[in-house]
Amino acid sequence: MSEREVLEVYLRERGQKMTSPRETVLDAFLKLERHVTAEELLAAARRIDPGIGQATVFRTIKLLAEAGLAREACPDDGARRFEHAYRHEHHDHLVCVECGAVVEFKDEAIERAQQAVYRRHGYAPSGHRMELLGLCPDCAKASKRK
Amino acid sequence: MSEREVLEVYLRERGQKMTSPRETVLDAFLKLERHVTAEELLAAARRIDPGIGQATVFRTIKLLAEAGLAREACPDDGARRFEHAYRHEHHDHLVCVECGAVVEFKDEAIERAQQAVYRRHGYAPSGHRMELLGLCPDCAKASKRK
DNA sequence: GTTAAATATGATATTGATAATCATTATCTA
DNA sequence: TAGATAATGATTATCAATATCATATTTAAC
Ligand SMILES: [Mn+2]
Ligand SMILES: [Mn+2]
Ligand SMILES: [Zn+2]
Ligand SMILES: [Zn+2]
Repeated sequence: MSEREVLEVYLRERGQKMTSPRETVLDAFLKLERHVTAEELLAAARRIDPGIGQATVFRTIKLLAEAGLAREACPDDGARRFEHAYRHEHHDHLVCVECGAVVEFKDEAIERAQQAVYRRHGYAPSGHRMELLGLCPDCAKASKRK
Repeated sequence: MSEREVLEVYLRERGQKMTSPRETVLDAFLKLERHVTAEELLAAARRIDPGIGQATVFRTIKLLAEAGLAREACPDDGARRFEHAYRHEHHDHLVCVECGAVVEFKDEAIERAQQAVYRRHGYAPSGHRMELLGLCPDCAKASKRK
C-alpha cells in the first residue's frame, strides 16, 4: 500500500476527505528525508503549491502522525520535529550536544530490557521515546585541541 | 553540602548573587516532591512570598538546573517539568498514556546497553532521556470492561 | 557603616509555536 | 449534479518562555 493509500484509508474510515492540499503536504513530507519542523514542511509544501496555508500544514502533519505515516521525534529545541514512520523501522537517536549531529540506532538489548520493564510493572507497551545525549567524536577532538 | 550551599557556590563561581527571591524559589522547589512546571513552582513560591515574579521563577529554575539541583523531565504536555536532581539517583519514567500515572525506575540492563551504544559510535555520554509509554494496569482493566 | 559598581527583580511587552475561529470553498455521496 | 459535510486559509487567540527596562538588592571596596 502506498503512503497515499494509507492516508486515504485512514480518512475514509472516519468520514474525512482526501484533498489536494493534504496531498501536497504529504508529497512534500515524503520528499524530505529527515526530521522536519512544521515550518520547514510549510516551506517545502509552498514550493509545490504557494497557496498552502500554515494552519493546513499543522493540521495535516498531525493527521499523518495519527495515520501512522509520521512520527514525532523528541524536540531538541522549541519546535516539534517529525520523521517518516511508514515502512521505516523504529529507531532511537544519539545526539551530539555540541553540533547536533544525529545518529539513528536500534539496540535489541535495550528494546528487550524495555519490554521487561513493562512486564515488571504490568503496563501494556505503546511506544517509547529515548534520546541519548553526548559529544560526537569530532566535537570531542575539537574541544580537546581547545 | 546543602542544596543552598550548592547554589551559593555555583553563583559565586560566576560572579552572580544569592538573593532572597532565589532562596524562596529554591525552598519552594525542595518542598515539592515531584515533577513540577514553572507555573506550579510560581504558585508554591508565592505561598512563601507573594511578591515573587514569574520571570524570576523561570530564571531561577533554569539556574537550579545548571547548578545540578534540578533536572528537566521530558514534557508530556506543553510545559517543561523539573524534578530534584541533587542527591537523587538518576532514573527514567514509565508513563500511562491514559491517566498519566508515572512510575520511576532504573534498569541496569538498559543503562549498560546505553553505554555500549555510546562506545559503539564513539560518543562521550552526557545524559539521556527515556520515557516508556503504555497503559497502566488500572486503565487496561477499565478499558477492557468497556 | 557608607558607597559605588554590578547584578537581580518584577511589571510589562514580545516572541514563537501551535490551536481556535469563521466565512468561503472543495469534496464526496447519493 | 446537488446537497450535505468537511476542509481551507486568513486571522485571531493562547500559552509557555524570553526580552526589556526602570528600580531595587547585593557585594566588595573604602
Ligand atoms: Mn530518526
Ligand atoms: Mn522522576
Ligand atoms: Zn558534535
Ligand atoms: Zn493509567
